[in-house]
Amino acid sequence: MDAGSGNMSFRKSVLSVVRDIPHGGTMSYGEVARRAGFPRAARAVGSLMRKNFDSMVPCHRVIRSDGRLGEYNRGGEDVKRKLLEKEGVLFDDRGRVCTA
DNA sequence: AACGTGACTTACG
DNA sequence: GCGTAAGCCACGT
Repeated sequence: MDAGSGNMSFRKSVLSVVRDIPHGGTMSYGEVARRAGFPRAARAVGSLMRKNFDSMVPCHRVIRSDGRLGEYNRGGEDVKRKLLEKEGVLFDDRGRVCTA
């Protein structure tokens, strides 16, 4: 897998993982980092997403580990939530992604 | 090469 | 459940 991060740079590996998140699915920054081969780089993943403006990368599907959405450089949490709802992602009463 | 920064995470009170 | 603190990491200066 290209996400094996063996020789893959952090950036490429992470983008690849995020790009592979299925429609209607979500993944926490930590999960993305782990899957990319950098289990402790959740924070760096966020920094990378912040700089990434590639529409091929569904960064709106990357959320916080506690179920909150986190930020979004294309309109903030509101837009982010809207996009996810549109993709069929379920939310609980507190506006967090339903993980159950 | 050192420092500051930030779309994070976990632990503690 | 919430606020604060500390840990962790890659990146631009």
